[in-house]
Amino acid sequence: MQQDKALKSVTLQDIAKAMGVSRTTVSNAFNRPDQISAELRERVLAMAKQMGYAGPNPMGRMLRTGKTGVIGLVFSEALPYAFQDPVAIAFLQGVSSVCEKVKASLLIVPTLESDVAQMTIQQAAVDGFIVYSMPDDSEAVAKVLERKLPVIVVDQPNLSGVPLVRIDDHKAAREAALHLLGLNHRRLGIIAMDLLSDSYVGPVNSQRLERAAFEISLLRLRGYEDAMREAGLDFNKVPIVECPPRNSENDAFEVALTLLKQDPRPTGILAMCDILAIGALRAAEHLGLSVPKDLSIVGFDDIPLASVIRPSLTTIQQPLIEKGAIAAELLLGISIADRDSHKTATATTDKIPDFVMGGVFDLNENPHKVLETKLVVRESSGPAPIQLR
Amino acid sequence: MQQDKALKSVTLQDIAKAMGVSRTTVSNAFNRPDQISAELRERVLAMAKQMGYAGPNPMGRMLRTGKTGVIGLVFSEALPYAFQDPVAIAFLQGVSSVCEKVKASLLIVPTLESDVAQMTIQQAAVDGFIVYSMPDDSEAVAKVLERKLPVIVVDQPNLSGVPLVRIDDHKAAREAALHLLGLNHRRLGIIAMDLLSDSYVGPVNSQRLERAAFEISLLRLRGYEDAMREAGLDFNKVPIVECPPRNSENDAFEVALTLLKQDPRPTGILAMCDILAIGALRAAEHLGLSVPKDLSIVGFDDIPLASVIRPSLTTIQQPLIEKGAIAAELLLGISIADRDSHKTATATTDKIPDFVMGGVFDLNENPHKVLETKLVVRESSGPAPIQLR
DNA sequence: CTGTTAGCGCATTCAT
DNA sequence: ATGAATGCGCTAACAG
Repeated sequence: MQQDKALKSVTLQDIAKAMGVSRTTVSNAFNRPDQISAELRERVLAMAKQMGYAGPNPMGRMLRTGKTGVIGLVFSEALPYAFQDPVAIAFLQGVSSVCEKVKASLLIVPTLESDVAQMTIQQAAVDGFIVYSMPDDSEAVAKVLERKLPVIVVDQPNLSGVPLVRIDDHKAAREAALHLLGLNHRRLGIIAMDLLSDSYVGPVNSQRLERAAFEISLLRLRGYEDAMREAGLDFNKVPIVECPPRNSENDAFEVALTLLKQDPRPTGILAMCDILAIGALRAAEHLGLSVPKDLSIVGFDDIPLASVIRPSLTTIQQPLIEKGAIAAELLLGISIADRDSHKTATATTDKIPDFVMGGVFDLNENPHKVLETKLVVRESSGPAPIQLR
Repeated sequence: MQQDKALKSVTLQDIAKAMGVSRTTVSNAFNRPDQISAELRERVLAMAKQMGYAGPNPMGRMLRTGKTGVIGLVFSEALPYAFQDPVAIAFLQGVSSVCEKVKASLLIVPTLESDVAQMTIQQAAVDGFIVYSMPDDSEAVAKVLERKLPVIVVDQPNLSGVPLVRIDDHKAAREAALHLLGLNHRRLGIIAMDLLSDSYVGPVNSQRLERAAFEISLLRLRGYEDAMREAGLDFNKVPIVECPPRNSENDAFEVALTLLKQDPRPTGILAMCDILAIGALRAAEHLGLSVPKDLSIVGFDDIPLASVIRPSLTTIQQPLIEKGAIAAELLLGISIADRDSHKTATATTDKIPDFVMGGVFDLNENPHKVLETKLVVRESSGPAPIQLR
């Protein structure tokens, strides 16, 4: 008889009524074992099971408590691409490790720009958002901001008043370029990540640079530029081709080919991420060029694959996983130092910790977290060919 | 003045009051543009913005509508590992592509067994769950079932009445073994995935087999066994070592070494997943064995890396991405055929589609979806060494 | 087109 | 230790 009732969903109320106790008592049986006699609790739980009660409804609870125990994650790319991107994946590892630690769930919000559909952001029942590497003009980011929830941005965009976790892209890129320059390379080519979110593939002109919506790409480019200018190179003569890394390595391959078919051919390629660098590696192989004898290639990110492929990739290492972990920790208001002490203190509780609290989460203190990078020299870079200069 | 109010969060009510209209009107301004005059709507929206209204509170909405627009995903492994596992990642790609299509969000629920913490499952505000490859005795799965929401299981466990998306593991494994047997290999070794969730690494004995909680591992093992028995081999003499693939390739490497140091050395290794196979590849390399001349290796899954490494891996290909997509589509009650027509019909709506409806989601129709696999022969397998038999 | 009414299911005072 | 009352913020009927 109560079976059909189950279909229409049993509530706290129902089981309270069936037992002749109050809702509070039933609620306590589930949420506050110490506030109710063990015997009664047992009976309540038994009745609940018998009636097919699914447990306290999360939506009711969330509405009541105002907390969700969920952090929202917003990616710039289409989701399937994001899950193909080793950099994003590493970031996710970091985020998820922290989530797991504090028993928070992770809501991955699909957010196709241009669509009417950042509705998903408005609808997301979360305690805060992590925005991962979005363009400056993203509507999705605007929607996130409208939610007036705690927000952490990773990489970009740099919004005033919003904490940012990043690296010093300018400095890191400069270091990459200096590495090649120090090896006497004088003819360099650049494979850039997207400057705009229009999936354009091809040479970069000054208009694109001015309109650039991805600050990271711009910063890295400026880093390359500064190093080259310091070395006395005419940056205007340095070929720059743009290629969104998400389009798999094929585009990168093609783009690198165009670069390598120029006359005179570059002896060094600076790629703004490892995926692009790997595309260049394949292009070199395709053209019968030896790396690093004929051509040096420097990537960026140090994804796992970078150290595995042959020749292994010289690249800028950035702490990808840590980036995710720190973003999550900032959002959750957990200082790394406090973590362990807090953990044990919280461990006994069987409720979701109040991790997202206005108070704990202080926007003013340390709004930017800049992580360290370092150049990792591997096989893909070497001295410039002598006969060429 | 209303600024401080914002901190205590503005509600529909507040803005209705401030404008002297009803809550419904405000609600309509946000959710039903057609039910309200454009002019009034503009004014409402303007007032909302001015008062710092963050938009309709998702928790209130969810409680009211009973829908969340979210599908929950439960992994067996610790999250950071899951995001390292190419098989899980591919699965995620499939799931997320469908989510994106229907504008559903994806809630990744951390679910450490043994902890008091499948609380996260009870708290998850979702319309349904996808359970990805969990052990038979998982408490997390029990909690999911308690929620009485639509559930799709992928791979395992096989629960009566719960739709399952899987492959024919037994048949596929048998095919892998037959491949080696057909190449005249007679001394085979097996590297098995986990049979129990105790992170055990080492030889498999019969007790472990009996207690096995991962049905997939067992099915694959039986597939190997049947093939070998058909070929007249004494399966009891076939060495089997177990190694959870999530512990990176290092464990797999070690485990493969022990297998290869046996006397007489196996000429063929069957690995239950590509990660393990790659560990074996490294072990062979380490021992100076040539693959496939001295040793043949067959993997399982056909992860992207399998076709990239050298020697490329002979393996069983299973449609990993499709698996995720189909699981999501089943959960969302979207038949693949209907998808496109539905899409356009739904496109005009600006609400989340009622995708998770009891009616659409029919448990009885096609509860098991078995996807096709195929053996992909690459470089890692070849004829058994002649001198050895 | 607009307003009124009525809960959705829950956790939390504050009494007892 | 238990219960009664209150509203979290919203949307869906329905009535005007």
